[in-house]
Amino acid sequence: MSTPAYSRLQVDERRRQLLEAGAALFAEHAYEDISMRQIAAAAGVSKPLLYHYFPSKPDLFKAAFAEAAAELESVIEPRGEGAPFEQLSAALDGYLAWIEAHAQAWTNLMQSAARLPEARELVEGFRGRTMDLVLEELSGGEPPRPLLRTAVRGWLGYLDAAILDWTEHADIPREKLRDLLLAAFGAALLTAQQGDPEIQLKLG
Amino acid sequence: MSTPAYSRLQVDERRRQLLEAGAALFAEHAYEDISMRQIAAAAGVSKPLLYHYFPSKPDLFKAAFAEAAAELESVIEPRGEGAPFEQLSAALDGYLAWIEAHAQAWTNLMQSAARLPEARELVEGFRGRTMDLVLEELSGGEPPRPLLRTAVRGWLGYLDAAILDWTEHADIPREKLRDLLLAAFGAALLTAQQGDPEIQLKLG
DNA sequence: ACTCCTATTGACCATCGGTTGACAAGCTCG
DNA sequence: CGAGCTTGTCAACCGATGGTCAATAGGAGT
Repeated sequence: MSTPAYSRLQVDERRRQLLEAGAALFAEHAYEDISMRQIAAAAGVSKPLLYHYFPSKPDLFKAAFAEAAAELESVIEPRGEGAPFEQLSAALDGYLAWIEAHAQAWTNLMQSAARLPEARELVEGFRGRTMDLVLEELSGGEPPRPLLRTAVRGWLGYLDAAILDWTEHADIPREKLRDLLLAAFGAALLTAQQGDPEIQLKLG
Repeated sequence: MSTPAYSRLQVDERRRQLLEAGAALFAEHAYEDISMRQIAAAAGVSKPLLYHYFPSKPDLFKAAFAEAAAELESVIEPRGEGAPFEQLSAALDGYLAWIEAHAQAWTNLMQSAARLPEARELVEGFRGRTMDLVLEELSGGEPPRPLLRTAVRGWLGYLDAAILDWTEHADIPREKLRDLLLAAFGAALLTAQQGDPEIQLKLG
């Protein structure tokens, strides 16, 4: 006699649906410009239900980006083949390709990163692992010389800024940008060594 | 017979007091962690009065940082004496000294910058003027080659990241860091030129 | 057809930024 | 002394936010 007031789904289905609704909105708008009410409404569901599946807004955000983050991380992962420089080149290629494909989401993530602890965690965790990877490769176990650490950290900042500029202007082919980033990496190491001769570089 | 229920101040005095209360709190905490109610309370004043002097929270924020921003900007301003490299060196020195003295406030500003349009305006305006200054010096009027523009933008990212690392670890003398940043600047230009031979560098 | 579990909801809370209007206290000038 | 302008308080309100809770209704199992 009456159409059901709502449809009842399996837990996994519903969770997945809410996750995707959240991911879609978070990818398009800044974190604080999206309210939990909006997400719930977009999924055609009440707010308490959304909270039932994701206990807080940061939780939802985290979950929504977890897959993408894992995907991106796997793209960066060194394959273990070829010279270190080749590996870096390949990783950068993957990184840039991923960003080119998810430009909007990437921009919003970077934008949300500064304020939201969860996003910060994501971005800084990623950055931290990248730094460890690079410094490990360069210093081989020993704690890195401060100037080298700062230079590598600086280069990562160079990365983000240059990539942001690239996505904004879109007037440089990807390979060209990759080469610039690679060259900048080498240059960053050299300038660090120039300031602290004790730094030993294990790659040409 | 009774102590006055409140003290009555001149408009300028009151404004100044509220401004300083706001600046103090904004320098210590993140923007969104401070409410207008708290600021009013900290100044020993009612919320409507605070709104009477500053019509919105962003307005107060903007006003609170306007002086500091102007001060910082004047420190950066090229003095017009000496070789460009010397000027850059002096500007970096001033920049680093300022940050060393206002570390906490600087960190919070950078952190607030991502979300709050007014803070973004401040930071990006500053960055934009710096870029224009540098690119003007380098390209002399003509629109800059994309690769050069990206490299300079990247270097500014290097700046921020390296300085952040520096304030976190505090294990590098200021002059050493300045030299690293200077060297990185030169290197950034060279790598850009290496990727686009049409780039002409007007400084050695 | 009935039970029962749980997926789902409407109503609620405190707090936020911001506004309104009425009224009190202080200063100045006649 | 008293009028009137300025500077301030207070309490209540708005629409929004993130988050919570008890009650309800969908639908599978019997």
